[in-house]
Amino acid sequence: METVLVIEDDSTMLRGLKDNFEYAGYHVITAVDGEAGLNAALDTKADLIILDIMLPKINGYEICRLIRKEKLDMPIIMLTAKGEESDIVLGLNLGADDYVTKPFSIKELLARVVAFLRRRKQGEKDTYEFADFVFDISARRLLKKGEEIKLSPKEFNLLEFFLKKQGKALTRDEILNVVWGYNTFSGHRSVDRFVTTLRNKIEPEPHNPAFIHTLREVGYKFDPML
Amino acid sequence: METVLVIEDDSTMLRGLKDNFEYAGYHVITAVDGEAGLNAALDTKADLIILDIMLPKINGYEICRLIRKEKLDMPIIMLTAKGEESDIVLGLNLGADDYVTKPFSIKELLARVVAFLRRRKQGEKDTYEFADFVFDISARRLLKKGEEIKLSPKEFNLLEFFLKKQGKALTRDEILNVVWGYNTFSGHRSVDRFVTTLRNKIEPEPHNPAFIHTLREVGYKFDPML
DNA sequence: ACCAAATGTTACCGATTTGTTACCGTTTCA
DNA sequence: TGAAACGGTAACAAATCGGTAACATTTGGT
Repeated sequence: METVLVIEDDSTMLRGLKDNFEYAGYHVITAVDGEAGLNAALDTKADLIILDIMLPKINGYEICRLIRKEKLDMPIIMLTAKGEESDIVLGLNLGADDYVTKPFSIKELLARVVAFLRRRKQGEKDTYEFADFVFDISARRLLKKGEEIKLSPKEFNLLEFFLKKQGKALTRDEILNVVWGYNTFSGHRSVDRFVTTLRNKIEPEPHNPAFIHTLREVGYKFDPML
Repeated sequence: METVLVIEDDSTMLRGLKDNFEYAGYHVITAVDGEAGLNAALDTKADLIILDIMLPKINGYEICRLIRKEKLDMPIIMLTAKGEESDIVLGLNLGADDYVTKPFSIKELLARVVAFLRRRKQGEKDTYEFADFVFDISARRLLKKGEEIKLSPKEFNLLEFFLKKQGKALTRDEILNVVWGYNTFSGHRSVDRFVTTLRNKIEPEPHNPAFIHTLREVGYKFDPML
C-alpha cells in the first residue's frame, strides 16, 4: 500500500485530509509541526508528501530544502495560501513538484496525488527540461528561467506530446489523433496554427525554430539541440 | 514465440520489464551486467535486445558495437539516462536501432518493441547505415558523421527506397511508381534529376559515384561497397 | 445572458520544391 | 568515324506547402 505523509498544523484540515486519503486507499502518516514533519519525512519512506507552508518550528520551504538536500526524491505537493506567485516559484525552486492553493477541494488534491503516483509507478516523467525551460505536467505549467509562460490547454497538450516524442517525426495525423482525439473533425491546418502560437511562446526566434522543426510534407519534429 | 533479451542492472526495473513483456506474450531472457548480457546476446538467438547503457563490467555502447561486429543484426533498443543527443547519436552510430530515454513508460517501450518486431518480420528496418551515414526513418533525418544533411521530401523518399532495395537494380518506372506514386504524371527524367541532387548531397565524388550507380538503359542501383 | 478566451477555418503570401526542357558529353554500335 | 541513344545537369517555370493574420465559432466562467 502506498504511503502519504501529511504535514499540516491545522488539526481540522489534517483530520479531513487523513480521512479522505485513507478512504481512497492510502496509508497516511501525519505530523503537526515542521520538526516532526521533517523527522517523519527522513525516517519513514513515504511515497509522497503533502506539505503546508505555514508551520510551527520549521516552515515548509525549509523542510522542502532539507529533504532534497538528503537526496530524497519523493514527490512533494505544497499547500500554499492564496495565489502568491512568488511563493509558488520559491517552493518549486526548492524542489517541490506541485502546489495547491488554499482553499482547495479535497477532490482536486486527491486527483493530483493519484495522477502523480501513477506516473511515478509507470516510470513516466512528470517534468521535462529543455534549454532553460521546465515543463511540469502535474502542475500543468511551463517555466522559462523560473517564470511562468501561460499556455492554453491545446498548446499545453501539444507541447506535452512533442516532449514525449522528442526526436521523432510526427505527422499531422498522429498529432491530431493524440492531441485532438481520434474522432476530431479539425483539419490539418489547425495543427499548423497551434505550432505557430507555440513557437511564438517558446522559440527565441520563431522564424528560425530551435525546438519545433518543420518537416515539409510530413509534419513536425521536436528536437532541442542539447 | 518471440524472444526478448533485456540487459539491465537495476533489479527493480529488470523485474518490471520482464513481467510486462511476459504478460505481453514474449519469452524474456535477462542479464544483469554487460558481460552476461553480451554472452546471452551471442549465444541465444534473441529477436530483439533492450539494452541499458550504464552497466557493470561492459557498458551498453561497447555491447552494441561488439554485437554488430559479430554481424548479428537483431534490433537493439537502447535505454539512455537523459536526452543526451550526443549519446543518442553515438549509440545510433554504433548500430542501435532506436532509443528510449529514462524514465519511460513501459507502455511506450512495449509499443516500440511491437512495432519493431512487426517491421522486422516484414523485413523493414528503422535505421540504415552506409559508409559514415546514418539514415533514420522515424526521426526522418540523414546524418553524416553525426551531422545532419538536409534532404527535401522527394530526396528523402528516394533515398529511403534505395536503401530498402540495396543492391537491386531499379528501373525508372519502379522508382516512379513507389516514390512518386502510381498515378504520377512525372516523366522519367525527373528521376535522373533527383538522383543528381541526391548524389551531390551524399557522394564524395558525384561524378564517380560510390553509392548510387547508373545502370545504362535500365535505371539505378544503390550499392555501398561495405 | 454576457464577455473573454480558446479554438477552428480560410485566404493570402512567400519560400521551397518539383517537373520540364534544353544542351552537352559519353557510350554504343553499325 | 559518325549518328543515335542515353544520362548529367543547369536553368527556368510551375506547383506545392507551410506561416500566419484575420475572421468566425465555440466554450467556459460569472
